[in-house]
Amino acid sequence: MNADNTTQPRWQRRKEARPAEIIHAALQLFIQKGFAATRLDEVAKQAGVTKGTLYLYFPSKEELFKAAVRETVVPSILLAEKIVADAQLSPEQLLRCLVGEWIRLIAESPANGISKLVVAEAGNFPDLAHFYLDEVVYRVRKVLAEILQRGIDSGEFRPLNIEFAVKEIISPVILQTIWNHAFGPYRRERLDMAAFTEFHLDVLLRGIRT
Amino acid sequence: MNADNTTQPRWQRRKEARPAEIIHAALQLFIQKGFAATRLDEVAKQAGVTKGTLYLYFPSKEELFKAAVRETVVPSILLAEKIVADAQLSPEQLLRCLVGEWIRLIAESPANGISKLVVAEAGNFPDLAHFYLDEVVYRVRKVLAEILQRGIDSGEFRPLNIEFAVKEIISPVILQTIWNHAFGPYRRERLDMAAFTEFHLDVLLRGIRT
DNA sequence: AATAATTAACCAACCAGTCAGTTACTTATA
DNA sequence: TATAAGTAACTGACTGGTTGGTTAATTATT
Repeated sequence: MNADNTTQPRWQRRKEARPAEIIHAALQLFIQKGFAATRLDEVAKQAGVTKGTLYLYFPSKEELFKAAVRETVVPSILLAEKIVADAQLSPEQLLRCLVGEWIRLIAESPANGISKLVVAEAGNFPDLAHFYLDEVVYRVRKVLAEILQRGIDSGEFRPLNIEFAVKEIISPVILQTIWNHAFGPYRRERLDMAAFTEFHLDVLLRGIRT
Repeated sequence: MNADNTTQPRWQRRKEARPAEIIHAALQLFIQKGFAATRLDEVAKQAGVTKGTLYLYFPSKEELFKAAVRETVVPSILLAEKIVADAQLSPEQLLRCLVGEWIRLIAESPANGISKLVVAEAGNFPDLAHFYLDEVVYRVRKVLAEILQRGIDSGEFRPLNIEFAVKEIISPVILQTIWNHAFGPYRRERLDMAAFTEFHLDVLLRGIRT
């Protein structure tokens, strides 16, 4: 029947690779369209399998969704904690480094769109919201609060409400990644994230230095 | 059949009031659950009608969605423009007033959750995204850019990249309202928005003054 | 009585989840 | 080495429940 004798099999058994590929495809579509609007047939197609295969690896659409968020988010947060733990830098240098690296490494990775996704779906998935708060939000805040406290203690920064200051640091970065995902496709030119980060740190540091 | 002779009719004809009531109910659910996850039966129930009635006033679920966003967003944006046009204040006072009023009036209104909603659904509704960009985002930016330019010209603010500075102003406010909607139900105590605004303006103005 | 608003039953399409069957791959046997 | 028997990854057609949208009947109003 098949004239090509070097023909590939119609599919291959790749038990180890499937979950990551499925998660990758799923995350992309969940970010793009949201949970409810994403069709599992489409996820399967993009992952190069059929819908039945999805259910060999994930028990339900909801579990696939949660797994995708969890698996993608954890490496990013570990990175941030590592940067702070490793580097022997002043608080100001640490902030510059963290926010700068963050932009480059996290904001450009597949984890990029997760803020938008989680914010949009938190209302429908209480346990996901709790997971994200505990494992991402609070851990990032803790890292930044630590840096700020050091700066205040050493006299580099003036006394600040740390909770507010943390929000001040991350808000422009987070919101910009969210916006890139939401409106990026509808605008001609994308914002220069590196330049914007530079600007943000400049204004921010002027505002919090003694 | 009905033993109560003072009984009300089972329903009343209220052609004028229905659309606003339906939009109110719809918006609340769309913000809470997203477009796809919101059931029209539920919208109808919350609006005190049945599903069929929805289709007397809106031709489809999608048109109801767009109408809800449009009707709710326009008054808010008009308010911001009015504040700036009316007041005879210094750029710094204007910023304080605008951001402060904004928090109080807009962030506490039903328009509150629309940022989150639009961001989440922009990918599924290109024309809504364009509408929001044109009628909200760009108009708000224009107002703020105007204030900043005045401040720079008068020497109160140092020379700034205005596009970036606008983002710097609005990011913490917008992101906080988005977060209140997404995670508010899962946290014990809500953030004191007034105090946070105060803090934000303080840091910001220190950062951009000459 | 005539009309217009609203209801409630209805339909058709869609989609998450299932499962019987198929196919790639592995291991045992000659 | 060749081949048969066995295993499990994978497929794809199917289904049962759900829901956007329609319409014939009902009820309020003029």
